[in-house]
Amino acid sequence: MKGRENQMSFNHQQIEKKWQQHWLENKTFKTDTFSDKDKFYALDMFPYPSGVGLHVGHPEGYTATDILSRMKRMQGYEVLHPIGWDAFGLPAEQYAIDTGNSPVEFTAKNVATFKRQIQELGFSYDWDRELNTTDPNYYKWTQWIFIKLYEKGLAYIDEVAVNWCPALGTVLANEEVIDGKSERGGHPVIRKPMKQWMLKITAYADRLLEDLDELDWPDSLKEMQRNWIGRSEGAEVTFTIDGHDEDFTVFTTRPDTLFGATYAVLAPEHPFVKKITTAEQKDAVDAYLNEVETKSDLERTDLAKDKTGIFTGAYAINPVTNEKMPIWAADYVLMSYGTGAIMAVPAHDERDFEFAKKFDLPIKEVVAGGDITKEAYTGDGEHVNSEFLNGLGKDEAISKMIDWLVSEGKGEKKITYRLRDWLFARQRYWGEPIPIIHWEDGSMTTVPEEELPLELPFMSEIKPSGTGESPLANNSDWVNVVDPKTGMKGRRETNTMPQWAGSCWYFLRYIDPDNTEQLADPEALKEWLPIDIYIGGAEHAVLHLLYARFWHKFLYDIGVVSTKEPFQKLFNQGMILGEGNEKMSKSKGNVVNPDDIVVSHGADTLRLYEMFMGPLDASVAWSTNGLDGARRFLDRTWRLFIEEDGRLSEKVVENEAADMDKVYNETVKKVTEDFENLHFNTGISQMMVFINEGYKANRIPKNYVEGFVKLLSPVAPHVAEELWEKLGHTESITYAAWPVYDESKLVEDEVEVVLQVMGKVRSKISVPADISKEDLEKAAQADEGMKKWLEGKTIRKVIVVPGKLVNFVAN
RNA sequence: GCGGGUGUGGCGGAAUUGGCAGACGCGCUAGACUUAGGAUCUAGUGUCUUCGGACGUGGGGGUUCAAGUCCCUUCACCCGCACCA
Repeated sequence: MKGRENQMSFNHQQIEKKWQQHWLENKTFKTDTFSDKDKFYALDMFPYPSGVGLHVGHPEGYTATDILSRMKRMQGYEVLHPIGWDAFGLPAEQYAIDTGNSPVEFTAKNVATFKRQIQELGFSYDWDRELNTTDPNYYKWTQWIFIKLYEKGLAYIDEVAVNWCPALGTVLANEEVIDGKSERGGHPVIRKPMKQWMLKITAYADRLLEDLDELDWPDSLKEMQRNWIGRSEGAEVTFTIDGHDEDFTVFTTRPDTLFGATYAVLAPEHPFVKKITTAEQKDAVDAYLNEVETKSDLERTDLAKDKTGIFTGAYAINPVTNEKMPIWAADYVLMSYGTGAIMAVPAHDERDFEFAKKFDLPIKEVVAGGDITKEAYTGDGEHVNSEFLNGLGKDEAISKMIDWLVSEGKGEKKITYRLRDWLFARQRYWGEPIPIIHWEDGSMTTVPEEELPLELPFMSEIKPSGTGESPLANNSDWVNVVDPKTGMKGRRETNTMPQWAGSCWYFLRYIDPDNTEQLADPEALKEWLPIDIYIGGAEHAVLHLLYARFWHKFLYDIGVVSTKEPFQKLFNQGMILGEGNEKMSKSKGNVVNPDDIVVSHGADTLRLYEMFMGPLDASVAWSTNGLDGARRFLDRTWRLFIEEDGRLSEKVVENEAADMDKVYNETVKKVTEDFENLHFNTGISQMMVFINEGYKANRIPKNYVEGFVKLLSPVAPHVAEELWEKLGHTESITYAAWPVYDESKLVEDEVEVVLQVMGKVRSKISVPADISKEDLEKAAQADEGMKKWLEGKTIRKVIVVPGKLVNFVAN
């Protein structure tokens, strides 16, 4: 914006620099771990320090936690408000591969940029607790947690078909593959079996689900986690195969429909498919399996609107009817869910119905209530054609069938989860080395704890090994080890941990960042956990938050932490969109750089604007005019209190005047409550109301000015410090006592009451606040303005709401 | 398809238990001050109006003295999951 200089009432560049230096030099925001004060832990989702620097989206959540932190300090809390860097990750590795430079330098440079940008925004972090996940002193404990997981049997190696991305030379997790392409870079991904480290998060599925109930999180987010865990209750049923000695098991949530099972389906990858296929069907089945194998995930899921499958030639025996059911292989059944096999009940399952229609398989009704010639009926109803279940409803029939299966030894009650174990290995250099040694006799041990951290070796050249192993495999000095006691040779694990690892527990390390003996002092952890407020983007709704909860519960089980959950209250800030209401992106050219705003308008203005834009969880478009408006408010505030020559305005009076009593106390009340509830936009609007009133007033008591500056200080800390100094204070405003309001100043002697006829406002009168109902009604009836509305009408009823309104029902 | 959410002026958004719809900001209009104004200050700003008032919170219906708020129904958009048996 041009002309900025003309209207400036304070020099933001000068005062922001001044106070940032002051805070750093005095360590103003240093947290005393074991102070006697009540504790408040405000946590930001720490950033990945990318090469492009800070985005205007970052300061939104950071300002929110900073406001709370600053307010809580003033309210007498000991506040822990830290920041760090989630600095492992693919871009640094790609950079190293592309340029031959070290990811260490690249990362250090990016961190330096982020740190400068964050400091220029005036956040009240305790910089003595700054963390970096790539620091060996940090990842020593990430490795230590892995060893504990391994010791408890929660880390294991499995051969799984993984998403192999040839272009990145790495394996990706399911969640990192979008539409068959890598999330980063958009490269093609194919399936390839590989030995992988897995973490048994499924062992915690029930607890991860149950404990959600106690958390103060957005409902939508809790629901997302519930869906992700995907608990479903049902039964496993065993089917024998006609003419074979084998049997197979299916999972179903509707065991009550077993009488209606007319065929069975195995996932194409199911090991039995090849075993049971008859000679006549072999060619057709092989062709089908081949077709499925070459399909990408995209084709198998999204585009597979038309179901495909092939008859194996074999038959299963329905355990209740003893009838033969053809066994098909079809890719609408997933190997990764349940047992990879289903009993198909086309009459009462939409997918089975569609399949049965296409391949002309029998459809047998066992639950009354629908029209199975038209569509599958999945609702409740009376069971028919089901012998001992006839006449029962769904729930009764389910439990009776399970009883029958159990007594016949043909099945059991079973709970299945959609959640799968966590693929915890990446074929990358730039990650925490997994502290495992594979010995030549085939055994495997963890790296002894006293040897931790197992550091990443410096490598002058980082390139893919070509074998699918990480670039670490190229470093034989590091990879090959000899047991000093036995002389046995061994090879270090070349996989490293995924980027999620470091973020699973960083919030614990902030509490005791320099501890060399343990991950953190248990006494300190007890002081600070759980985290009072955790703010970040909704993109971490499932993965990061689920993984971190999993590790936290594990650490709870082994006695490291004393709470079951890490994040008591959590909030997702919305996105800041470009001016055209679209996502900001380089290609659209609508990216706003915080550095530019800090120069032109100042950090205080940016903070204020981002908080005033709308509710914290809403996604709102950036507006340059709105930004100007935020600055205008700070200018107006400044000019109200400070003369052009820099002295305090003569309007600011020392004596205990009653001027602005009501608006001041209202403002203290509303701002305090709104900030507490993260309603920053409305809190700020109340501060604007106060300033508007201030302009109308002839004088403003100095203690109200001081109170106002305190309210403003969490949002615009630099201007507030400067005003505080001008008000004659020599100490930082950081620990000045937060204002309290006087309830008695909020109530007025006279209140305005609305007079209605048939619910429409016709007049208003001013009456004493404590007027009785009867007197109020009389006063209303006597009101001049009401006469013409009540003339010639019969009053049928009068509703009197004291202090609010009188409504005449008259016609 | 399933789950969650949102619809209020030209725009971002406010509105305890149902009780004056549109706080606050942006934009816009007029005036003041000015060589000047994309600065500042003052006033105005939902729509229509015969200037009495009428209408107005995505659409339709209902409950109520009174509905943005409660109930039913419908539409649109956003987010998440997506053949999960």
